[in-house]
Amino acid sequence: MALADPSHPTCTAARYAEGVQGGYSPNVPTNRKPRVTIDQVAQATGVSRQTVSRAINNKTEIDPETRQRILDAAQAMGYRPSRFARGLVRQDLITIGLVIADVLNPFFPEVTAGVLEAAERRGWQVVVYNTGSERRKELEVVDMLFDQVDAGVAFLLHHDAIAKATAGNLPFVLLDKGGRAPAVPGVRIDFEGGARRGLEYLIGRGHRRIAMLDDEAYLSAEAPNTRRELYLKVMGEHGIPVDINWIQPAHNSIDGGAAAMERLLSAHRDVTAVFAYNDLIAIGAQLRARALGLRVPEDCAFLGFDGLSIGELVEPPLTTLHIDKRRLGEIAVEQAALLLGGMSEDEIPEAVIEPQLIVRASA
Amino acid sequence: MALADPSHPTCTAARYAEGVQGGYSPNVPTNRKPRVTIDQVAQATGVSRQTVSRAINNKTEIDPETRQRILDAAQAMGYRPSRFARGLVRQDLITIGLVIADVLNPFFPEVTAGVLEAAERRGWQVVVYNTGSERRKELEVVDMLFDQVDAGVAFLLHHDAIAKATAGNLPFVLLDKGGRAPAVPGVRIDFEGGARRGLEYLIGRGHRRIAMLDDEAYLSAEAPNTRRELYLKVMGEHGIPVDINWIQPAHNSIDGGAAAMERLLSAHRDVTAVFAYNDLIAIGAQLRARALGLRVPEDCAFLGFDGLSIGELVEPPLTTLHIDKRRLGEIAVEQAALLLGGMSEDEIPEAVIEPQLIVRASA
DNA sequence: AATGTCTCCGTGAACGCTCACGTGAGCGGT
DNA sequence: ACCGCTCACGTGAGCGTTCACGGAGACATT
Repeated sequence: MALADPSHPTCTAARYAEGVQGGYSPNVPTNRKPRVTIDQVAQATGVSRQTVSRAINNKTEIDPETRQRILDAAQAMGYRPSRFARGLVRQDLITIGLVIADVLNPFFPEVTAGVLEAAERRGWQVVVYNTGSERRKELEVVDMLFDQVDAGVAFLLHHDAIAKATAGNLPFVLLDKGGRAPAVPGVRIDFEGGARRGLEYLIGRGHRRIAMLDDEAYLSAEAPNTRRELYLKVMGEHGIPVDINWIQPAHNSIDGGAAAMERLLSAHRDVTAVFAYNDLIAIGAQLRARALGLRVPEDCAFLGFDGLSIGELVEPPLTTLHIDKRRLGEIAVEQAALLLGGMSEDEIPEAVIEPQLIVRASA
Repeated sequence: MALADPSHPTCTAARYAEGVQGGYSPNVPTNRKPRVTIDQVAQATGVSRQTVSRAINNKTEIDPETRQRILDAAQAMGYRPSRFARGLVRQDLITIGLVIADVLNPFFPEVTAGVLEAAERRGWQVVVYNTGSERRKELEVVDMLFDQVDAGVAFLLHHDAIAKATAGNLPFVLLDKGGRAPAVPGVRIDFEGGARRGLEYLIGRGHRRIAMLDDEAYLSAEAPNTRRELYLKVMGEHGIPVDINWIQPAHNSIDGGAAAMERLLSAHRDVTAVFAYNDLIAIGAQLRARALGLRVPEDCAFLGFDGLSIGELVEPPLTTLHIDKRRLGEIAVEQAALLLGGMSEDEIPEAVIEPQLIVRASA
């Protein structure tokens, strides 16, 4: 039940080089051997830099025999061209930074897959950063980004991190810009449409006492919490009274969903449906509800958000609002490409991902 | 059921900037604006490079007023220091390459989490590459690695890719070196111990007709398939006759496991337990078995390998051999650090990860 | 008035590579 | 003997920074 929980209780004893463990000095750079340069190889083989360069880069205008001699020497001397020196002269090596909240949350690997694929098509490198949605980390990572990459594709929660990221001169694209940053290029996920479709589905099935399990991370962030507001809005539009205690904050994980569900049930056993912030929370909640003896969906229905594949594994399979996460990543890279190509931020076309209701069996 | 399957059937209609879609020219570099250099900023503000450098890098020996003036100008001009020029002069920026088979397979995000964390502790960057276990891609990625990073941490299946990777002068660490490359630094996962523990557990519970669902990727790779061999070995040691058709190749995914299980059942309905190559395959197999009316574990027991968190979601929760994947990633980075520190390959201490049997309910 | 000490700023060199040239040797054709 | 061409290789410059200096001016000290 610890899908997003790193400290898995059952994972123990990885024995690693018993006793020698201490041999790993955490941060001492030790005796870094100085770089072997192209000139050294040239000198050792009695040719010029340029000839070595030709050998290394598999170019023409070089005697095959000489090439082999140089290659052998380079290999023996431990020579490897410096990517910095190379990058300095050839301007076509592009690296983008992908900033995500948590690799362990299955949402992000899917986005990453899209980004990786789109980047590979262009021959770009992708460096990945994890923030854990912590404000401090987000700010830190944004700083790194400016130094290390040519463009940023990021999932950022905290508005000051977003502000910092977009203030600089770095081409920057937001994954899920969620209404909060209209001027910034990025992809918008239409939560409004999604939440509306989902809730109206529940309401249409006769549900009135619909609880909401919200992501607690949004409480600390100063971002507008659209999913929660939308819940209140849609419920209001249908004239359904909402008990404010139906809304429970949950940690963004399966365990978090379970805990929140337990809190909810202890106070409001009478809810007939749960609308969760995302699938992870929904799954945890549903699992816990079943463990506590509730039948799903008869006693309580569950509706998730994100459309994670793992929603198909639980019993009953989770009904959810599916987001095409892979496409999300791809579009973000496409936008980054436009930015890199010289397009100004406000010329970037609007990108919207529309969540689709997938009715499985939990609601 | 498509956890490792990118083309999710239910994911449709992501409308993106209707009609404008064509605006994204796939690979045309368009009019890339030339880089603004430090000298241009210097000239524009009437100071020298060095003073601009001081302003940008927040150093002393500069009038606060001048600094602000420069900073403003730099911002306005769209100046951003070149990471290449910087890296060339300061030798302390390290980037490692992480090569994995498939981000969508939950095994790898966990490894990635460990790598990311360990790298961050050292202030290293991590660029991620996906191979899909394809030979062509693996070879391609290894080539990239040489150009782009200071050290490689990789999961490689094909022995020629491994050979290529270790032949060069790049510090290189194998995630799961699985016996096949004794000289290469890397982490060994003790499959023998794990498989033995798992199989003996099954045998101890009275199972005799134990099938094996193997990863088909190993059939094309020329790597020794240890899990399969171990299965034969351990069964042999216990004097249990094995029908060779009990071994079914499966695509490394939930769907693959399901399909393989169906094939297995059509030929050998009498098996009482299934030992899967990994959890993904085990989950798919178990799901399909239940869908076909079998009771788990009464009619057929299931044993996985990897200890994925999602194994806890299925019904009944999957019994498995848990691998501490996060630690795996961490150790690999530690080894890379040693290599980078100048330690020779054969001085790297042996690293072994010991799979732990987690008995849940499927076996 | 001469000397010392700050503070602020500039200059040359170096980092390791590739690109656009230049060069000399060898060879065939006229 | 001359020209022209090809092949193999070398030279100078430049990519955009930072580092180790050096130096001018302001101000206080002797």
